[in-house]
Amino acid sequence: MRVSRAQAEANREAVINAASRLFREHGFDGIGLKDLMKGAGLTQGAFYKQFASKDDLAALASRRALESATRRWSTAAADTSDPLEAVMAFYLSKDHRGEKAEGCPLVALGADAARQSREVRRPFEDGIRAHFEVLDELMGDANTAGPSDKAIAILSLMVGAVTLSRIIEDESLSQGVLDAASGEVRRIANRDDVA
Amino acid sequence: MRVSRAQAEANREAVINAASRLFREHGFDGIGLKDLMKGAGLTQGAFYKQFASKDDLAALASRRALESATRRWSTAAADTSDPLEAVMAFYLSKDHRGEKAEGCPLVALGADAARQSREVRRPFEDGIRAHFEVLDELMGDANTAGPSDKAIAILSLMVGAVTLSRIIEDESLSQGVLDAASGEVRRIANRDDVA
DNA sequence: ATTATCTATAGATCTATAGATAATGC
DNA sequence: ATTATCTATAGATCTATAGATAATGC
Repeated sequence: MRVSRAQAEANREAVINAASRLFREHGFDGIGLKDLMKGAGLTQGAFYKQFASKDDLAALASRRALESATRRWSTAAADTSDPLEAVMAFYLSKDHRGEKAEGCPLVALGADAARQSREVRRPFEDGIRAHFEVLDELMGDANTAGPSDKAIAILSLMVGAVTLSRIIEDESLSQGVLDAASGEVRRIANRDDVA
Repeated sequence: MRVSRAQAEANREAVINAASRLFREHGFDGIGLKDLMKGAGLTQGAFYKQFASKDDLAALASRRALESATRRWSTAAADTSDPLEAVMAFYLSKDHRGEKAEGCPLVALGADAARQSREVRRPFEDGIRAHFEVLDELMGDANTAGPSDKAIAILSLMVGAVTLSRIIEDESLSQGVLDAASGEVRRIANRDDVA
């Protein structure tokens, strides 16, 4: 039953990856250790050799989800003449509205995160800062003093819009929220003043 | 042990009110029937004479929370020369950031709501529409065709900003998010074009 | 010899139900 | 007689631990 160190490490990574999807899909309190382990093809008993507690896994899975989300923004922004438009194209899309498990963890777990331990909130805070940096870079507002008001407003608007659009059953209103957000993000980005 | 019909109705209301606070504080999956009933000074056994299921209470408590939130917006907007400023003054404040149990349910439970039954999501959708209407009225954009893009953008921005500010531990950044959102809401509202 | 994973289980808690009790409402 | 609430409990599930097993790593 024992596996090699390399396999054990691979298993650990698989659990973190599965958890990063499953927590987004069901919330931190909406899924148990048994199903989290099953998501990686393991049983519950193997859990505590790999992780200190459920909270420990929640922190690791959150970090992974936020790093993946930041990378997605960077990737979308790279190799395009209009990086902000590219980010909006996926973030404020119907697809992203539907893909809770793989989508932005700030939307899927943002409210949950505010109730979790400091260890879980930390990766969220780091992830938010990283998103601000990507936004400021693609807008050419590279700033050492911290995020610009524009970047803050754009991320807030995008997170809020996807949150609302996921709740709304009425398809045309749900889509209308995403579209209104797109228009407003463009206006914010194109403003000349340095807020 | 039996109480009068009037008392039973008062107890039911007390449970809904307590649940509306407790769900916001702990999430739908973060608190059980025993503690929900205790919040109204009752025991778990009385639950099913009053409610069909936990989901039923979640729907009723959500409706109450969203009606209360809408009323708070209306009240803040009434009797002031600058209603939007008045709404922002409480919504984007440090106090509101801290009061999860009494604060905006769209922030506290928005992500949770997207995972709940249709019965729970419905009051959220109704509440979102009501918020749009308050915003359009106070901006003088009364529109029968549905919410304006401005109202959609402002609510999305405010919900997203409070969500992010609740996660962020760093006080100056957390406050910076609320302030940046305030500035941007003002700009959106003062735009002349009809988006 | 060590150890990653397995099955099994402890003890707590969860939703929901059952039956007793005592006060209401007819 | 009815019924709102109580205590008690069923049965499932939760986090965490214990001990067995079988393969790795020295």
